[in-house]
Amino acid sequence: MDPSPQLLDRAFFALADPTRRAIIERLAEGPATVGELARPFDMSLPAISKHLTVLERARLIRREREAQRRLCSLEPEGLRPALHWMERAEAFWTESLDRLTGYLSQEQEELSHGTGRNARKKPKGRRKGKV
Amino acid sequence: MDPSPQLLDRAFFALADPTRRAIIERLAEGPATVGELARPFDMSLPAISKHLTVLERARLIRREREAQRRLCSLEPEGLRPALHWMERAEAFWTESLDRLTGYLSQEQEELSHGTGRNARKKPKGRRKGKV
DNA sequence: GGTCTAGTTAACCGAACAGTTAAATAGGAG
DNA sequence: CTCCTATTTAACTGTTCGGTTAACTAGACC
Repeated sequence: MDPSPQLLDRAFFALADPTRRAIIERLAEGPATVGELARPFDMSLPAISKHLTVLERARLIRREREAQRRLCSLEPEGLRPALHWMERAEAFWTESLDRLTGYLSQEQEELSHGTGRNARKKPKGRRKGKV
Repeated sequence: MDPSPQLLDRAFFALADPTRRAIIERLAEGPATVGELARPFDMSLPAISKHLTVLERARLIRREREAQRRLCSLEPEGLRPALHWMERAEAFWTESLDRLTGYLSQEQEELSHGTGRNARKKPKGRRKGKV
């Protein structure tokens, strides 16, 4: 079900660079050649080519020959794995935050009651649940 | 509106590591100390501490002193910027893919109708590359 | 053939990363 | 105060990253 974690690594890694994100945004407007993609950036062609390789290995884009050019386009399902991970995480996140909120407001109450620093006497419910 | 791109860089970068993702997943079950977070990993404590620093600089988690321990918890809005970027990208993505699909089927139709209006160079050379 | 265009590969470099061990720090407990 | 626990900081190391320039490859065009 979960794709190979490496793919997730690569996808997130690929997205961690502003140039690569810009390339993706540009590609969302439609396929483009390497040269077209490179133009807006103040960077050598080989540098762009490397970025494309990173995106390609992350399965976010595809490059195919067309005459002497190479046409780059988004890989249809490319974003899915990463997006899926994030959405799942976000669900847990919110859930966790809800739990935490109860806990925080309790602490805040204690703080505003003038217990100075640390006042951390919350029942340390060490939950061990596995999901 | 868009958060500083650096934050996006850091968030995606932080998520690009399986250890860090695992830490986040674990943290989604509730706050934990550094030691607790470290236990499941076959890695030194300082290494985990560094990962936590990365997550913290990406605003994905928070660390706060509690006696001599440090309690780590998810940062409430942490995932938002990255998630938002991805969702926006995904929208364009699909849109782009739709356009592309339409274009392709249109071309195919024209081909089968034999109308010479396809200003396209030539059909794809069946390239035998690796996939 | 030669040349022009489009892009990649190779070799290199400094900076950042991911891990290590050893020492330092902060606070609780005896 | 001393010791113990929890964690960070420091210093070091090998690897990867992101960029460069120079050389190579692939195909179009004359």
